[in-house]
Amino acid sequence: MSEKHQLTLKDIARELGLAVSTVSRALKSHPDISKETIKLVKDYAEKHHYVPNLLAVNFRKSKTFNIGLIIPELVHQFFSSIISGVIKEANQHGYNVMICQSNEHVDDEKKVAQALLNSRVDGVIISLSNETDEVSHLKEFIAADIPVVQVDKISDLFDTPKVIVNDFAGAYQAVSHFIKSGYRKIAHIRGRLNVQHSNERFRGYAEAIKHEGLSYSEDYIKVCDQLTEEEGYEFAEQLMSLPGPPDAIFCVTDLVALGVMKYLREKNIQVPNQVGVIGFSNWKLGEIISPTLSTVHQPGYELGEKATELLLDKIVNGMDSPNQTVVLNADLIVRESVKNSPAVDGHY
Amino acid sequence: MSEKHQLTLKDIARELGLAVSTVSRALKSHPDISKETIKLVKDYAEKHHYVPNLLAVNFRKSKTFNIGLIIPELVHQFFSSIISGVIKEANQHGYNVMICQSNEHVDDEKKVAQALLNSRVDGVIISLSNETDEVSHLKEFIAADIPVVQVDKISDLFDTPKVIVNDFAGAYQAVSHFIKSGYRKIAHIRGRLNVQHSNERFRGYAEAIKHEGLSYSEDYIKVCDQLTEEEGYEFAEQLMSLPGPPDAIFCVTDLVALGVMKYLREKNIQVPNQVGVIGFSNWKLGEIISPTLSTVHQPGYELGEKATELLLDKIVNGMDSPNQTVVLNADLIVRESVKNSPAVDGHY
DNA sequence: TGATTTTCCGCAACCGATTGTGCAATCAAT
DNA sequence: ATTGATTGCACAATCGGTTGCGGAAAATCA
Repeated sequence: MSEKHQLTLKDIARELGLAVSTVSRALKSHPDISKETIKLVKDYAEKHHYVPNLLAVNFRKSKTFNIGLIIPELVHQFFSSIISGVIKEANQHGYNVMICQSNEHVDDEKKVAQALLNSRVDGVIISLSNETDEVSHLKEFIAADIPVVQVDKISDLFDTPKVIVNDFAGAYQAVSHFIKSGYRKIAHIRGRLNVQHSNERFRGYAEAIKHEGLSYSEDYIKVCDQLTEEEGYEFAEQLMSLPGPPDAIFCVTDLVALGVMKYLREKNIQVPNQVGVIGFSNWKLGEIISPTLSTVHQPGYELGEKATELLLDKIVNGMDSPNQTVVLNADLIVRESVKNSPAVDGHY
Repeated sequence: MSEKHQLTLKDIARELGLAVSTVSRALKSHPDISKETIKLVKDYAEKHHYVPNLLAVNFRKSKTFNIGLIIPELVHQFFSSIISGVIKEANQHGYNVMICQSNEHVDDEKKVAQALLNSRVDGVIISLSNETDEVSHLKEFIAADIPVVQVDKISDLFDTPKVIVNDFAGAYQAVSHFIKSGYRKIAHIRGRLNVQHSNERFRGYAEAIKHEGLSYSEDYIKVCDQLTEEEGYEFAEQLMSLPGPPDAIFCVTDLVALGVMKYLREKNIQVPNQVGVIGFSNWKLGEIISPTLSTVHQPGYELGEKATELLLDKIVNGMDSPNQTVVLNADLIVRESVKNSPAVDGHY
C-alpha cells in the first residue's frame, strides 16, 4: 500500500513527455497551455491522485499558511469558543492555526510570541494577558511584516485591527431589563478598576440607571479583585446587610453571580421574586443551576471568526489596509433569575 | 525597521568568505569544521540574529513538524484539557499542533482526516467520534507512513498506541467510598450500553458492590441515552420513588449528577445525609454548586501529554516500535456530596 | 625529503514547485 | 512569398538549506 514515492510534477512530465513547467501551468489552466494539453495533464493527475507537495509550495511561496493564536488560557469556555471560530474560519481558507497560551502571564506571552516569530507564521491573532501593559514584544511582528489582529483583550497602545464585544451595551441591556421588570434598587458587583471590560460594564450599568431616571448609591457598587464565586458570596452578604438592601444585583461575571445566588439561597431570599440576578458571559453552568441564570452572552465563536477574517484580509491584501475596530453585540439572555413582568416590551 | 531580506546562509557565507555548506555545518558544530571557523560563524550568526528559514529546512527534510489532533469537540472541558496537554508536550519538542473537530460525526472525521493527510502532518492523535465504527479512513494514515495514536475514545479495530483512562478503577473507587462512608443502597445511573466508558464504569460499580459483599437490584440501574441533566433529574425521580429508594447514587457523568442533585434539592432530600451523590469527569461546575459534588477526576491534560509522547516516539523511532496501551488512573475527588464517616480510612 | 594520513573546507547536486525568458511552429497580413 | 504576430511549450534559474564527495593544505610518518 504505502507508495514510497509521492507523485511529483516531474513524474507526470516524464510520463507525458512534457516539461515540468508545462505540467505545472497546465494544472492551473494557464492560458499559455493548449486546451488539449491541459486536459491531458489534469486527467493524468486526477487518475494518479497527484497532490502537490505542500512543503515545496510553501517554501517557494515563502508562506507557511499557519496563523498563530495567543490566548490567556485554553481550558476556558469563552476562549475555547474563540479558538473554535478561528479554526473554522482559518481552515475554510486553507490556513492552519497554531495555538499558544500565555497563562495570563506577560512572560509566557513574550515567549510564545518569539516562538511564533521564529516559526514564520503568516499572521497572529492575540488576546492579551492580564499582565500585559506594554506591547513591544508584539510590535516585532509588525517589524517582520507579520500582520496582527487583537481580539477581546486588547491594547490601544498597539495599532492593529481589533475585534471586541460591546460590554457597555450588554450591561446597559441587562440593567434596563431589570428596570423594565420592576426592579428599582439595583446593585453592581464589578471587576477591577484597571480592566477595560469592567469599566465598560460599569458604564453600561450607570448609564442605564441614569437613563431611566433612577440613581444608585455608592454602597451598591462593589469591586471584585479575583472574580471568584467567594467574592460574589461575600459581596452579596454585604449588600443584603445594608439598611436598604438592593432588589437586584448585576454581576460582572457568571461566576460571581453564582456566589451571589448561593448566598441568597442560604438566606432563603427568593430569586427572582425578592432579588433578581444577572451575570455576564453565558457560561454553561448558568443553564444548569436553579434558578437558571440570566446573563449577557459574549459571542466568542463570532469574535474568533471575525478576527480571523480581518487577519486573512491583512495577509492577502497587505499591511496597508486600514485598521478597523469591529464591535460585536453582547446580548442579554433572560432566564429564571429575573422575574417576568408585563412591563417588558420585548424590545430586547 | 522591517528588514526586507531575512539573513540567509548565503549572506553569512559571502560576508565571511566561506562556502554556504561550511556555514551550514559550522552552525551545527560538524566535526569537519575547525573550532575557529565554528566560533567565527556562530558569533556572526548570533550577532546578526540569524534564524534558519523553517520553510526551507522543512522542505529539505520533508517534515512539517506539525501533528494533527482530531477531537469530537473543542469547547468542552475534558477535550480542551487534552488539547492543552498535547500542545504543551508537542511544543516542547518543536512540533505544532493542528486541531480539528469531528463534531461527533464520522463524516466530519473523514473530512478532517483527509485534510490532515493532504497537509502532510508528521503524525496524528485522534479521539474517535461517537459515530465512528469503522476506521478505514484512519488506516490511510498508516498507509502513508504517518503514525497515529488514539486517546480516550479508541477503537480496537485500529492497531495503534493508545492512551485511556481507567474507568473501571475510578468507578470502583467511587462506589467503595460510598460503602466505606456508610451507604448501603447504591444506585447507578449509567451511560449507553454500546459505549466502552459506560460499560467499564458500570463494571467498576458492580465489582465494588460485589467485593464488599453487597448486592444491587436491577431497579437500581438506569441507562441514560443523552447524558443530560434532564435525564439525571428524571432517573432520580424514578429511583427515589421506588419502594426501597437508594441512599446513594453513582452517576456516569457530572452533568447527570447535577440533574440528580437538582431533583433531590427540590424534594428537600438532604445531600449527603439522606442520599450521597458521586459524579464522573470532574467538571468545574462541581466545585461551584452546593453542596459541592464528589466526582472521579479524568486526567485530560495527562492523557494529552502521554499520547503526544507516544506519538513523537513513533515519529522519531519509526513505525515499527511496539504499540503499547497506556492506562491512566481516574481518581476520586471527595467533596460535600458524600458524607464523612470515620469508617473512611484514607485509603483513597 | 618524500609519502601518507588527517584536517578543513568548497563544489555541486538536490528537494519540488514556480516563473521569466526564449524559441520554434503556426497563422495572419501585406 | 516575406514579414510580423501569435500560440504552445521547453529551458533554466530560483527559493534556502543539506549532504556526499573530492581535493588542497597541513600535519605526521618513514
